[in-house]
Amino acid sequence: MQQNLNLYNTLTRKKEVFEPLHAPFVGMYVCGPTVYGEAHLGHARAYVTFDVLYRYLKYLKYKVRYVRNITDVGHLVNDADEGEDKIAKIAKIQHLEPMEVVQHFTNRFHEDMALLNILPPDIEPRASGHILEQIEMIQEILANGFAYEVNGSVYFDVPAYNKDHNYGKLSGRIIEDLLSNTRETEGQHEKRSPLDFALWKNASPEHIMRWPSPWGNGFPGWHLECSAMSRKYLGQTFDIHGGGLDLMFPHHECEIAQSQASNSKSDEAKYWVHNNMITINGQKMGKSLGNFITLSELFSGNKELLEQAYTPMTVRFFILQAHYRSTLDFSNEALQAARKGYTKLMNGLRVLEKMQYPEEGITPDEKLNEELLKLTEDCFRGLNDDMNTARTIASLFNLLKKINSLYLGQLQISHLTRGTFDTIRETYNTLVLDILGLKEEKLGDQAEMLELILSFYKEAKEAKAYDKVDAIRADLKKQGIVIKDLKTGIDWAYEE
RNA sequence: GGUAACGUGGCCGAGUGGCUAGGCUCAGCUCUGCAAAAGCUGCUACAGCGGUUCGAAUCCGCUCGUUACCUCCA
Repeated sequence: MQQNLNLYNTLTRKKEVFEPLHAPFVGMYVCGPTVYGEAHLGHARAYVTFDVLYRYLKYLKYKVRYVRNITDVGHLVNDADEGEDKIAKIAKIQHLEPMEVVQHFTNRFHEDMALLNILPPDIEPRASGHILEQIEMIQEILANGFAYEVNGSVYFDVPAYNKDHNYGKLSGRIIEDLLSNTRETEGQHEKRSPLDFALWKNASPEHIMRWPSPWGNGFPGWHLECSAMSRKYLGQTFDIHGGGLDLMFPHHECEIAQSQASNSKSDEAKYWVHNNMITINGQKMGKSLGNFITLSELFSGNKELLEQAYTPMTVRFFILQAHYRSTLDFSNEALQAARKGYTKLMNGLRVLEKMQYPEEGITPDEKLNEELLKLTEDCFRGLNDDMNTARTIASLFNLLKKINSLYLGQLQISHLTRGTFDTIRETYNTLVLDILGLKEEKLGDQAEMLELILSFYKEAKEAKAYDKVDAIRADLKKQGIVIKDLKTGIDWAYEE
């Protein structure tokens, strides 16, 4: 089996074989949400993407430390330097403490993530809890000559940095181009260059969120928290830094600059991984465009754009059916199709559970075994090729066809070796449940009751009491269960 | 304006030089009391034009179209 994981590295613009810096340990940092609003479909895509990577790395037996932050300070509403703090703004409107806003949306975020079966990170640091580390990093950058203080604020000196370093190496920007295209924004009078960004901002009297620092009372710049916290928990250089494509510039570019300019002197991460955006009617979904769909709207169907509610697993499957570096277009049709595909995959789990390897009469068919084993390998091939979950799912469907054929007796289980049979079952279960992170959404402990109903159904069927048969079918259908009359007996499946 | 990316069949969405993507939809068949489920079969593709090549959806050029980033965003 091809067991080399290849990842596309934004920093080198190539797919590279993943090799940890200090195997078997892997450090992964993903930019978390700014908790000033409900999580939306775009958040789901980012965190599902890195959840699969996290799960897969663990499956590959790496000891992973996954850090995903909560941004609760420093993220400003407008142009990087003069805007209002996003959280403070909501707090003011709702007459709440900023930390109440933070706590509320952090809780909501966790709820949504749990519904999507996204594993919690190993460490979830908050920016406001790491002011000291951020101040320390600023002091290093100042001491190294890549920052300057003005009126209680500290700015990163991009031109000075760019003399010996390459500001723009991640996003492919050229500093001259950036300079010629910079917009005039307020507050630039303090900055020597429009490209400079804030490391520390002096807090105006009405600014509520403030901390003491060597430069007076203020608050840290947005880009700094990720550099400071990733260094604290993962070291100066770690393996994977992830986030949405929209964070590549300026956020991640600034992170690299900060880490290079501090005593870390590194690009932070060896592999920079970016997921693409969700679009709606071909246009990017985003806060600034106001066309985003929150997860709770999606789960409740409570929005004009939505024809119906979609379950968390439908959403997860929808996301996984595209490659993470492609844009993914939202539509009701696509979600509905995802629902059916997801259900089909779930029914496969149940079929596998029911199948048993026969005790005797084994007559292995070499060609068939080979064919089926190849199908199981294909499933991993997609994953290893830059986490192509779309290909993995396609391969799983190919495998599922064979599983269903075996179940129906169109293919004979006795023609498989024990090893092939076990490999099929293990591959399917592991990929669907553990790595893709899909799970059954219905039933649970009602399975026994269902068995009872099915036994009544069988009796009625044998007595040719078709009225009763149809009635049972109709009732179960209301519960999203369809009855299957097989030659070998009676079974059920989720309605697709 | 600068810099990138993309354009695949009714819809979504993989695929980067020759080998079936896959899902959904639609039609037919098998099975069935009738269905459903499942299996099998079929259907309409690679924006356009030109080039490289024995051979291109895949490489190159041009044209058209769409989008993203350059300002907060996953």
